Amino acid sequence: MYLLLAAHPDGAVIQELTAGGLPNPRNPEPQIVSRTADRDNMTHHVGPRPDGMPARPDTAGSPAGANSATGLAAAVRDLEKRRPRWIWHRTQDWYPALLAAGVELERCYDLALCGAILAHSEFTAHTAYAQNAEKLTQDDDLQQPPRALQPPPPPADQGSLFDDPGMNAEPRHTAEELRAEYAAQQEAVAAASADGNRRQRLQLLLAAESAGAMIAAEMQHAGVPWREELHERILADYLGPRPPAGQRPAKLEALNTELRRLLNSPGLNPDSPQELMRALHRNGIEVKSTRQWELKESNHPAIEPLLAYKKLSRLHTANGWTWLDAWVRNGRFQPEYVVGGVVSGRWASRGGGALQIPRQIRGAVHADPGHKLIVADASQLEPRVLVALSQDSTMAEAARDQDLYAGIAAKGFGGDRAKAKMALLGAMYGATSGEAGRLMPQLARTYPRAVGFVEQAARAGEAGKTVTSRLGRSSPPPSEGWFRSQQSTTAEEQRRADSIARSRGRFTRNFVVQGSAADWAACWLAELRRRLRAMRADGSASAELVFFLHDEVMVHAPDAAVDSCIRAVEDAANAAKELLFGRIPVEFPVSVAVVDSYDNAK
DNA sequence: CTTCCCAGCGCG
DNA sequence: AAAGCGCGCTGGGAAG
Repeated sequence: MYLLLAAHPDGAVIQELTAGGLPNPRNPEPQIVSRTADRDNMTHHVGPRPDGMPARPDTAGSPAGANSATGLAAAVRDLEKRRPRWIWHRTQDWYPALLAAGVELERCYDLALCGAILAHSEFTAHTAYAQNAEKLTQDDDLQQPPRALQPPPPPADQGSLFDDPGMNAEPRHTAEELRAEYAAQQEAVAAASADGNRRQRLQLLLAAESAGAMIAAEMQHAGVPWREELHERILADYLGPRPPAGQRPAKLEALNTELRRLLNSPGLNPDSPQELMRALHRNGIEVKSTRQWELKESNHPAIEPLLAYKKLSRLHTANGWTWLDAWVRNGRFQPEYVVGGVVSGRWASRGGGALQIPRQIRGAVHADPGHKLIVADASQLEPRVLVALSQDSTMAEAARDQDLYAGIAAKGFGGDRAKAKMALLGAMYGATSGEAGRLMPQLARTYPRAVGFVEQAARAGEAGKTVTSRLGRSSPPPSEGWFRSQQSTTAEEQRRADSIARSRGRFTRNFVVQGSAADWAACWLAELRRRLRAMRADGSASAELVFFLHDEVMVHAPDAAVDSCIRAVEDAANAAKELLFGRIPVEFPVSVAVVDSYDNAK
């Protein structure tokens, strides 16, 4: 069953559709849900909840009891019993407020995210949908999803269900427009060639992307368990007591004093690269930049305190007290995830640097009493994906080892694991010089298919073509300017053009691997969510996904549910492999750590 | 004053 | 030893 949910001047409209996107003839009348009912019942509670439970920001808008919700949340909750697929413009516009009202949904179809995939996928490049989208993007000179499906996002964590964009004016898209958009997308998918299961793969990608959008909203709603007092203890250990706003903490100030003395620069501000560079030069330290690795070359006595200063300064500015105040509330860090934020299919994030939590402060990520953190990561995911993509049977044999690099090293590198790793990473990133560059011929001799696969992707990119991930996400085409830059006349221009072309080759070379790894991770996540939902539904456990980082997931689970969660994580990884590649002799092992504290994982 | 870019460093 | 992919965030500093 397919239910379209769209904004309407009076609130929202819900319409039942067929699989192809037509109004269901048995139930053709759209249902209009007034917003007045909701306004009355969706008042915001800030501070302690009436039932005495501590308030969490994400539940601030929820009615006191699950059954008292009226209006849209109630209507959606009721219709969810029929297990529909909800079709909406953007998950971010609807789902956070539904979650805040206590309504969890099973599945959706995100028109904006799916439209962006279909507009660029090579699998649908021949369809009217993609060609129209192509024209639109060229007209706008912007990479936009088709049919102008791109209003600015509302703040995700505030406002009621009806405070979405355009509520003061007319809704941005009518139900009819969204229905037509859905029908057009379905038509494009249907036109994808059945050859090599392309259509099924694309369908899988769209489902996984939409599931990802729901998971992102659910993880933001749940938040990462974060113990503020542990974070503060870590900060105090490294930096000293919390300083007044705008001042350096004691340990940074001490290092600064020492630096000024050692560099004979009384007024030095080491946070300014320019000032620092001048001070270093005055003291005969001839560096071209102030980067760590270059500073390490020198053995001047000021280098050690300088590196220590940089390390601590980074902690203070990026994840210090200010960060804690801004991003952690009531024991949860609730960042916003941006699904589809990276061209390769990886997620990005907004606010708080959620995907860059430094190891130093991971000790603050701590399970609630009676709970554990289950931290799982897909070991050596990208090289394993390369093996599966290229069907290099020699490398597949090597990859049967739990440690893929050791397996590769055993054949072709005389057992030298470090060399094998360097060579393989170099192949996926396009290393040309240094040790990695020198190892390429050696790798290609033993594993010609794997190396050939990424080489071919690089050649395509250099020629201005697009490349495509396993499930059908394609790299963006080069800009008009790129092609113009390739038509050079002078020798100097030619060199420049070649360098630009090679740079794009490195991008497309990496895209096929990173993008297919992202495909795998999206399926892993969606399969894991399905299993965790089933466990919640049958009452066996209340485990929640709380964090996702490219090839790593974190589940917050009651002690009693740990074993079944581990099984769910592993089963989901296997399911993801088979969904992408079928039954192939390549393992995708996950390493699982069960910990109280994130810093004890790996 | 605001806006933008850079250098540097965190993560995968 | 320091090249070769994808991101976000910060403070400094220049430009508007």
